[in-house]
Amino acid sequence: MINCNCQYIKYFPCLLINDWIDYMREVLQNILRSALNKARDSGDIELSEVPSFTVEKPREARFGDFYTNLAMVIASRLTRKPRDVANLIKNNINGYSNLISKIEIAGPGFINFFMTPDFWLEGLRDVVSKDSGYGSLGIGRNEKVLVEFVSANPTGPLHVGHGRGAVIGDVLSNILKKAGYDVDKEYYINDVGLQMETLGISTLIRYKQILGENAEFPENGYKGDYINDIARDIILKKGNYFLQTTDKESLPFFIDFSAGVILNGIKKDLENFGIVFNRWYSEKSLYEKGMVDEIIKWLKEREFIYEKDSALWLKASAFGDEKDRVVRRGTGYYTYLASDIAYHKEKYERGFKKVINVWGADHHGYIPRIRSAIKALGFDNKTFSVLLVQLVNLKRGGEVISMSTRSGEFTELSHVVKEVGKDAVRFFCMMRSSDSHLDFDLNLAKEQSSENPVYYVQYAHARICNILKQAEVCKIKIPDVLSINLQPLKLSEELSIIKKILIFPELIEKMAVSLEPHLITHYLLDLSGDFHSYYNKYRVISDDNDLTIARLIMVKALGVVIKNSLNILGVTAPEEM
RNA sequence: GCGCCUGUAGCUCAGUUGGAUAGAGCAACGGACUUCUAAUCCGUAGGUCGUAGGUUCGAAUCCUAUCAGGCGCGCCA
Repeated sequence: MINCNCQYIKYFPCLLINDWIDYMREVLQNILRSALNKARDSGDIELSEVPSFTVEKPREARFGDFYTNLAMVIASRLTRKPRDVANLIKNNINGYSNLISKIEIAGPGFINFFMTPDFWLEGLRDVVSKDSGYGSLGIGRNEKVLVEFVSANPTGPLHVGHGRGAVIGDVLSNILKKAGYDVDKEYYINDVGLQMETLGISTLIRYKQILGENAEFPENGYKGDYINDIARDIILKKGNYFLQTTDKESLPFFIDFSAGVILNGIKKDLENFGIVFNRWYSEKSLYEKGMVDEIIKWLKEREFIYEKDSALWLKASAFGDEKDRVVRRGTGYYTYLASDIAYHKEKYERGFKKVINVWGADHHGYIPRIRSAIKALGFDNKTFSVLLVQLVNLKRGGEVISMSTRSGEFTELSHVVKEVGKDAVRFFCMMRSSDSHLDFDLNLAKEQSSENPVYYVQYAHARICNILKQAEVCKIKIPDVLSINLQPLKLSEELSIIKKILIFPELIEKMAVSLEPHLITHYLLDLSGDFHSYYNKYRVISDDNDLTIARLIMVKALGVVIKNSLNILGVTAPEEM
């Protein structure tokens, strides 16, 4: 509860308001409706019903804190000029002087609202008292959400491209958690099929070659050095035992062993990258539990699957895909689609209300297939979404490092993380919208300069911490947040910073709804820029005690938002640099 | 040929559920440390929003066509 003596208490009855701005938007909507009613009662406006209108934040500060298109929306129905209508509405808004400082009519007929500084200042108390809980929303209503990401085949180490998907999935999960969803993070392991066989053969051939046998390496085999390492490992453990067995007998061991080693490597790489999954879901287990057979049978019974040319086809074209898709080949082997259908059915059966997949953009052709399968299974396909992640161009000083197998060493995620650090890689991966290509320059990411956005943000945080430390050194006593006089914060820079701090919950909501996690880095850079500017121009700690305390609260709130944002990104918020 | 993504300042990109004079950062030039950290700040420039139509009070944003780049179109994953 707000139990201070502030005069705005009637507008903000309790701290259950998670989103200051959204709440204000509602208040303004109501004010506008009642103004409209008044105008109607006095006969100034004849209108049978109020059409829907918006109250939004303008892009630029000079257009006020909120604007509405109400006058423009109803003007055409009244066959009157929007600006005249706007004036009528404006004249019918009275008695909110403690909340609204100015109402302006501008442009084609926008009504712009300028809030009183006090309105914004009050929001600050909320930020500081909620601290790490600031920005947490209830919009998720604790609904279960599954975010599946990375899911790279265990046939080789992760490269930077996987890393980008990994960060996006991880940060998106954090955002959804912050928005109030119950989020599970999952990695789907493709541990059956042709690729696994190729992996096993690759290791087996290397094994033989190392032991001096004359064996030819397959054209499509995995050529990386790690295969040799695994082969040597097997020699250490089993000696030349597999020279006596047939390939067919040896293969299962080679597959399992290789995949196991590689998967462990992947797990370790991700752990070093700050990513922890709730579950590693094995494709193989779907087969072992008979779930694939079961769901194919189920779909067959409902005639969503038919047989043609000795193969089984999913009637995907009946559910929005451009053609039907094979789920079981003529050879009797299932395609990946078959197990994917079983997997997604299983996701829904585990109770997830939203199913989100983060995929490389090269898989986009696969989306309609899965979507149609989900429809065939009878689930609401609106609850299913795929976030496509475009390619990463790894560069060094402007030169593109190709991702070919030969230079594979340099593009491995673990090497890049080791070279430039977890924080920089994570931050860079989140700087672009997932559907644009990402240029990642190793030199830039390592640079400790103004060009490096990671340090820019972290430095802002460190500076804030230092100010707060300095205040302690100066023995400045900060009273209870609710009773502090915030009136001394009068500068336009201060108001601008405070407004941005108060936008944070809206940002969380926007990112959670539109699945655009990258916006968090833009927000951080914007906020940090404002702070650095302010820092250079004004002093927080001064002889003026009231001013000092008010500014300390603002800086503290700023620190809270920056830290909370960095936490979402999984980037450390250093207290000193 | 069909589908998806992208096209905005010299470079890298924001901005797209339609809103007002389209924004940052970098690169370039000049300035600011006796101050709570100069990993910072301040100042100066840059645009037919790929092109052409359409929808309307209003379009970078929506629609159509077209050009350019990337990706995908298998009984591969």
